[in-house]
Amino acid sequence: MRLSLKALSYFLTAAERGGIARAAEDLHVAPSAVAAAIDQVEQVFALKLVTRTRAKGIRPTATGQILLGKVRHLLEEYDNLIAEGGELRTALSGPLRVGYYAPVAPAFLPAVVAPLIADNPAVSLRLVECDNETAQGGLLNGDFDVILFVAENVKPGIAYESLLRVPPYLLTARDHPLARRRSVAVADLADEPLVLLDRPVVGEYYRSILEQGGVSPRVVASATTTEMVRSLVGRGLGCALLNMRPLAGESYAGDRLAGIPIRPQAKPLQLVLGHLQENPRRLVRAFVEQCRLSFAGEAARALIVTSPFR
Amino acid sequence: MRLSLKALSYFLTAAERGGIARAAEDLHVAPSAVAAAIDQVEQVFALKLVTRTRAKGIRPTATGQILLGKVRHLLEEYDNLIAEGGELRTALSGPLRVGYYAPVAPAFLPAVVAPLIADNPAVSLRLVECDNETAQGGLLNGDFDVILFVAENVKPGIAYESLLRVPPYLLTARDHPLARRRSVAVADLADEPLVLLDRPVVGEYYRSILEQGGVSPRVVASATTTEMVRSLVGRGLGCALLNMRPLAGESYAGDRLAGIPIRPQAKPLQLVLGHLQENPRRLVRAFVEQCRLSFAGEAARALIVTSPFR
DNA sequence: GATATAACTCGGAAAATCCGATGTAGAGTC
DNA sequence: GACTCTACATCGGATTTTCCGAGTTATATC
Repeated sequence: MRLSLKALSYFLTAAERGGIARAAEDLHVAPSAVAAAIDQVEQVFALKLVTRTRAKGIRPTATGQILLGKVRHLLEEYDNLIAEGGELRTALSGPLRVGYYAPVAPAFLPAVVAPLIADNPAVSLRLVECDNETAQGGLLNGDFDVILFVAENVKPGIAYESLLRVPPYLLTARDHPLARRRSVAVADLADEPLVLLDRPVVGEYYRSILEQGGVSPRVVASATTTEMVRSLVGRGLGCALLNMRPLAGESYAGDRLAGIPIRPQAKPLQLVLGHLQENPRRLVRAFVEQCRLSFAGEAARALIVTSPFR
Repeated sequence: MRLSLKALSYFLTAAERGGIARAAEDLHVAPSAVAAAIDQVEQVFALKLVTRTRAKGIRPTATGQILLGKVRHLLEEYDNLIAEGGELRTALSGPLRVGYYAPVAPAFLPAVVAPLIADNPAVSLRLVECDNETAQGGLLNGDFDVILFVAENVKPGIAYESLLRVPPYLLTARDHPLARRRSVAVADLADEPLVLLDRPVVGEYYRSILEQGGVSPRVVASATTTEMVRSLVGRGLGCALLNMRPLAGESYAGDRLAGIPIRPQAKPLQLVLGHLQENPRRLVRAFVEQCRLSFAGEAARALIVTSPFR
């Protein structure tokens, strides 16, 4: 780092003000400091950049003027950087990268982000669906600003807060015998063919619920997406355990579905919002705040199943 | 100047190397210096920019990555500036601004600059015709890199070297009686109608020559350009005193001209090359050198009149 | 549980920067 | 031509910034 920005800016203002003393006044430093800065710049480039005449001040040489243009440009870039850095903290703009492990997210995330991007056109949103591990890893390694995920095996360094406790429910085809029940016990599923959502965390979670209910599951199918599970269930292949529910009453295949709470209430999943504490930028804070608002309201209850639906 | 470029570059290499210790190794500084730089950047922006995990290193956060892009850009601009500054000294490129007070310059300047721009396509030439004062002023205030002018009233601060000693000669129409003489004395002009080139420096110069020869001039016309003088003389209005001569034997009006040396030889004008000493850029030095070469050769003798021509 | 890695802390040292007094050259004035 | 004023030049000393290095601590890995 041969040449400091400070020296360059001293050089620039001295050239613009046409004198070392004048520049020193503007910069609130001693004239000797400005003179030293100019000496330094001239030395580094080994060029005569200004003509200094006593009692009159200084003037840039032709060569100096060429260089001054470039210096002026660089210092503007620097100012931009500082300003943009400040805006990064204060302004609601720029990219917001959200990683989420919540297959039903399309049911609620649009509503969460809608006011944010409506009020702030400079915001660009990037939503990345991933599993619980990569969501957390992505937050830690800078891929995501915030993540929505399930509170299991939370990595150290991630601060998180609960958005919603989501109890499991039984998903059946609408014409399934169980669909008329007000609730079901895990034991009732002993002889039922089951479709299993086989994804990280929740796969084991569903198995553990069945196991704790004394049921060894008869898995007729497993699938890695919620919607595939729903469509299989809608077709009558079996029932399924799920937690969140989309607002759509029928599957992609067009079959009607029903949901029944599990009794006694099994351990719910925790949908949580993860972020890094300490000085996030304002856009991130705004998103966090918006999540809190959305999940505090009544609308969030539509995502969980505490009473039967069909 | 809150944030130094050094701090930013430490921050950048730490982020790129993924560790404070690794960066310190690259930068040949102690890790604590790098850590302090990162702290400083985070403080200035009041943002969390990196996640620091002991035993593993650091990673930029999502926000940090946004900022790092900008920082990387700024540092590249800085490197460019340093490199371009160096090239300014070493490379034969960029603008070269020449001011000249030499009406006959079109007769020789093209030949001087031709090899320069032929060999170095990145050179852009700006030739400005002006009077002796503005040429010198322009050199001092940075309008010109070099100047060609007459060695009269040279301002302090300008270094100059003689290119050519140019004695005066008498210009006549080709059919003028004096045109057959091998030389003329100033006294011979006592009754001749004269056309005077009325420009700074040379105007008084010609008057002083006549005065010292004991002749009070009969000025029938004066003009501010050499070519107008030549055309007036060619038309037979009178004779004129000039110093340099263009290579063209006839005036713009198509009349043929003749020139005769003055005897005894009057004080010549000095065509000089002015520049600022101390560290000019290489392009300027190359131009100066080219001037020396051109005026040292035989070709330059064609510009002065030591024997009659017609 | 042992070991290795790498960030953190902090006091002192080194270096860069700055100040301020003094000197000096040029420009303007009478 | 003498005087004055302005503004750059110089340099020793003070101040601030930066850096080093050793010891500490937290995390990862085996």
